[in-house]
Amino acid sequence: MPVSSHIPTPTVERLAAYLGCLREMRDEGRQTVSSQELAQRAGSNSAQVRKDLSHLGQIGTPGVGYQVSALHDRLARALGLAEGHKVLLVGVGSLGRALSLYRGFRQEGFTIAALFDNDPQKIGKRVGGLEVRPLAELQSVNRDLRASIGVIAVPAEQAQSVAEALVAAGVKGILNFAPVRLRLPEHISVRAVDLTRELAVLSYNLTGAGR
Amino acid sequence: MPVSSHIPTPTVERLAAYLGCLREMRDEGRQTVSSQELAQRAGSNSAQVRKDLSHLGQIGTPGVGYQVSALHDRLARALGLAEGHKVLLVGVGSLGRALSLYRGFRQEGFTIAALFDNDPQKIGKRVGGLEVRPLAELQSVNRDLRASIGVIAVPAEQAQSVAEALVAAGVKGILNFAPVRLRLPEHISVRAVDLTRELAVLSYNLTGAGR
DNA sequence: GTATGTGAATTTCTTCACAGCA
DNA sequence: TGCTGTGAAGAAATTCACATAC
Repeated sequence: MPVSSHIPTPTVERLAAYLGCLREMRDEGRQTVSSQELAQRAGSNSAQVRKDLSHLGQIGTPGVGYQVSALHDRLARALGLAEGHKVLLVGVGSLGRALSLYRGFRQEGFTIAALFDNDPQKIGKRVGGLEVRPLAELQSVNRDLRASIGVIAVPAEQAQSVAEALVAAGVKGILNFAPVRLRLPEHISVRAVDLTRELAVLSYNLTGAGR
Repeated sequence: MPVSSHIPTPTVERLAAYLGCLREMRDEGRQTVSSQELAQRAGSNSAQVRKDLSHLGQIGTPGVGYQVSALHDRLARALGLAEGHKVLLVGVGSLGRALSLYRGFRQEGFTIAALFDNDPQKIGKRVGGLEVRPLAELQSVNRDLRASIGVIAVPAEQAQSVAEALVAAGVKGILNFAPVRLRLPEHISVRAVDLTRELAVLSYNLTGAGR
């Protein structure tokens, strides 16, 4: 019913999963899919799928299901993935290099537009077709690029200052791989990928206390 | 009150964050900390911190706070991090290499015990002091090692079969970096790090619909 | 008959607010 | 006075179950 107002984050996360499944199915030539089958592929349940999709308005056909291709496009649009986003990647260590080679970025409509590092050894080198630039140029480079997303792949100690530099350069969303909590203005959206957290959860589950 | 029964996953995730903050504070020589200050560092709130810590039993001192070092150790024990875990890393592409160099593993008590790949070009090479072994040896190698955690850093197409091989080798927890949903027995604990999901959430938040 | 969309019920998670202890 | 631990209240997310549409 709330056709396009706020969608809760857990739902958005699942919508991203559905999008991936739908791409696969479309590439397999599937025409329609039921909430049940989509749920199975994405590791959810049919009621959840229908609830999630209801945030986009009425879009399925009772007795039939959803049009795979149409639903895919509708989802991509709702998630803001349709137009594509430019990304600034800061930190060209081993993780940064791995990220710059990751094809998932392109597949989802993200383009890495520039690489930054402050190691003189790395500046000027080319990684994945892009020249590594000094961190000091972040702001000036992005005056032209107008990238909206920054990815932080630097050591923990530098993460906060890099984050602030990204915000100063006009970035509105940040994906942070450094294991620190960033303190940033409210209006900046931050997602943290923290191996420490993931490993701790696995470890806890192995103790047997988690059922 | 539930001194050591099941701790919900959102709580476990935050406990991991507190643990990191406590390590910092201990290294800074801090003796005690209040729920308020811990909350501030970890990006939570004081009531949440107290509720979370209450899962470990009574452990603080009213009017004073918590003993930094004691709480750190108590947390590490509760999360099962105290004894350390051996980890099998499968996939020595750029991401796998980055992971094998990541010092966060060691810091949390995880030891990468073996590397696997099925690319003949990579087998036999040394990465971070470990020889890359063929995937086929997974089971036999782990008969001795008895590692309980597997990390999957292979392309999406191979992730499911690698996951099954890891389970067959006796692994009980899996950290999956491939953008696919793994179908595994109930008793195996899986955490997925999915860039696609993270980017989609950022993208959605940039649309302005998310407040 | 089959599968959607959605209010209602349920479960889970978070925040409040305060009694009790140092 | 200062801060913990925790029941109670509140908010959020998930699941149920069914009216409705094909």
